[in-house]
Amino acid sequence: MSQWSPKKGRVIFHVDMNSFYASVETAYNPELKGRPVAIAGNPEERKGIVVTSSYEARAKGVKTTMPLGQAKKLCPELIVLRPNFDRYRTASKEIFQMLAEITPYIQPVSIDEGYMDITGTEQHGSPVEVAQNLQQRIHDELDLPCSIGIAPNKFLAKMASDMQKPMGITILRKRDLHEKLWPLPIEEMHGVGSKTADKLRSIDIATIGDLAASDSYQLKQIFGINGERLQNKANGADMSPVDPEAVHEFKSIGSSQTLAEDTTDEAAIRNLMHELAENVERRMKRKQAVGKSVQITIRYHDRQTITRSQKLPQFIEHKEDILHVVNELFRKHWNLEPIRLLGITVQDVDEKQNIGKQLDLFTYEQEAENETLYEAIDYLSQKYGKNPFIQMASERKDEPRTSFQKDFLDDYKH
DNA sequence: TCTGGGGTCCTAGGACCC
DNA sequence: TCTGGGGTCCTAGGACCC
Repeated sequence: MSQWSPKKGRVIFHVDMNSFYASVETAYNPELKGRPVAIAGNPEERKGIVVTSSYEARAKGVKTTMPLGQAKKLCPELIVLRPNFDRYRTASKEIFQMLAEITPYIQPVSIDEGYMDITGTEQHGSPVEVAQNLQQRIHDELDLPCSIGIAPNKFLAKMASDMQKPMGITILRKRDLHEKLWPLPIEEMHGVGSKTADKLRSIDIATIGDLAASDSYQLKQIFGINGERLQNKANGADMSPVDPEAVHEFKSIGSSQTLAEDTTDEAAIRNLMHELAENVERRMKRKQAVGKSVQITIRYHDRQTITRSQKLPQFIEHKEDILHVVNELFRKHWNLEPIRLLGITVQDVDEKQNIGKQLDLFTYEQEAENETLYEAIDYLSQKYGKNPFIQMASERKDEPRTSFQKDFLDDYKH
């Protein structure tokens, strides 16, 4: 819930940590200060791509998602570190706690950025003063740099925080759009990726200003609802609220991994599937979540990637149930080609407390079978009266499943 | 030393129902 | 007697973001 003040409008912050992982590492080890640092996975495991790099590394041309080999060529003195996610999570928590001291209207969007609606917090000072104090405090207490965008809505605040890095504070008002937003190349707009940028350029939209002024009918024809939304944003219009609940409303939990080598080895595949299912189970448990759909991802040696999913009749939460569906899907859809990456995602996720009745798949199947059994008994009793067979089934229906009941059920189902 | 891993949202076609 | 139009659900893929 964001506050709504029709007269004065809102004041929204976007707080964006600068090269977060690299900055956290530097805060831990001040010797890294002023040196080119990159965070990357292990190349031996084919994870050697740059996740984040310090500004010194960026100055040499190092970029996020760049293969490590290429990065080292551009910057031979590059210091490469493996990610320490626990450190980043800890730092993130402390940062968001500082934000929470200013307002409860905070929407985290990732580990290193978030929105704040500071409308009506005048007791802390003017928006710029609030931003300065916050930035200073994060710097003094955690030794971490951030940029803050100040604007009347989330989109403009996001664009503003990008305008001065590192340690910038940028105000973007509606009246500033023509000089600060509209001259920017279209690919710098949040929500426009490379595909959309290419398409827009092909119809002579090269800047955010071009998009703002373009023919909305044509835009809708080509891009559908997204065209409309992008144009509204280009014009500085974005009504979406700062939603503190959004972070709890996750819809899927997944785990995927690239193998050290492409493989067709079923034992290796099974091992990885177990590991992934365990990951997913652990994280679902931590979030007290259950899910109703399971998806597998298979990336083949040529990077061709398929996803296959199965909706379930009931919520599941345990690794055994996840694996059961995963194995089924995998068996049906693997084309026997060498595999590069495997992934498992549980979808249609909800928090346990929101679910009335919690049954896992196993329990559900058992209950469904019992239902059928009772139905069969009732039906046959009505039809044939007190036949001794039926009598026996009826008397024993609450006992643990017996082979007698199994046969009986098979008969009934034909 | 070619290209990780975690997500969200939208689209489009087919099945199915009325 | 040869064939409408919505609406919803499910599945697969793609674009985008950090």
